[in-house]
Amino acid sequence: MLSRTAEYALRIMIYLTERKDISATAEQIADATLAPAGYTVKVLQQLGRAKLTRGQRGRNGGFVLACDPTKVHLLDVVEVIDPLERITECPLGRSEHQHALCPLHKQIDEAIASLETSLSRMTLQEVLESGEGSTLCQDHAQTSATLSVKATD
Amino acid sequence: MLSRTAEYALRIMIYLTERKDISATAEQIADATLAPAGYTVKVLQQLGRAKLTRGQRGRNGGFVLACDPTKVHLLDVVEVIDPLERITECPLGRSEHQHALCPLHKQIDEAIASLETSLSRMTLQEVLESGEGSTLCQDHAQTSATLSVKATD
DNA sequence: TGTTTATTGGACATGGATGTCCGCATTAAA
DNA sequence: TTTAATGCGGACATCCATGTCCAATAAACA
Repeated sequence: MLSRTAEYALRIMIYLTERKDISATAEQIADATLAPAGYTVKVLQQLGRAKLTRGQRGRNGGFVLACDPTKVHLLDVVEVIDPLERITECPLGRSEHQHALCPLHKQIDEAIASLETSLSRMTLQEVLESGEGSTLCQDHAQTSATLSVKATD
Repeated sequence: MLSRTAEYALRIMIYLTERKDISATAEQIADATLAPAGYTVKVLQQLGRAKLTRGQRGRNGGFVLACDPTKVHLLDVVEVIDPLERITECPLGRSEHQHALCPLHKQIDEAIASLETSLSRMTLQEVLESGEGSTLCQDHAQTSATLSVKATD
């Protein structure tokens, strides 16, 4: 449904939200999200160009969240990767339908709209908090432990 | 959002519903749906294997609807082309989450669910009737004229 | 300043969705 | 029975999403 890349992007954003301001290297992110290491970098670059993440080069570099996770919804992340375009004009190009979609495309457009609505329902922060101790399919305690280790080494 | 192939499939099904039991050749269908002629045949074959359409070889052959358009929903057509799979288990494969999805994937799954719900809302027949004289982005009168010409030649 | 660690960006590789082509099978009409 | 019209199925072509690799750049540290 969502492209694989969009899935990766969502995992990355949730993971970075989880880490607050503690930066993570591309490799750490790839490990945590189970995404191909090289490809993770590409996704991070797309997210970076959209100002959702920020990369820091050199030693102790890495990536951090560059947006307010209480403001950014899942949809915002998905739109960066593959913009799901509403149908605004007749895809069959009939001139007599410039102002009203045919019934089929009206239905398809409403389906897209309901997907958008659903993905707009929660922000990154809300998703995280709805976890009740588990995020990204990981046990929270284990995640915290990992975080403190990573943060101090 | 939907794959292009699924779009074609929906157009084809609506077009065949419109024609009731009057068969249409692959070429006619391709013209009406503005899909590549060769590829239309491929889509029709997929629909045929799913028993939604039936092909008749030889002279005066063509395709007709092989299902009850008052029973088949848009979702049924889409599922034939690209099954939109609900998320039933943790995509990250964490053993501790065999029984509950992590919050991110719960949200993604709900988004897929709302798409399904939306596409299940109308049958082929209902889409056609909601047209009020216009279907597939074509004027109905024009379509009828085309139909009678095609049916008598 | 030199070395190490990281991101950045571009080139290249792979796989699957999309689209084309052609020979074969089937049916109806001449 | 021959011919034309049509769908069927497989092989091939093309394009884009996905994924890999490498040189360049930047920052930190010794």
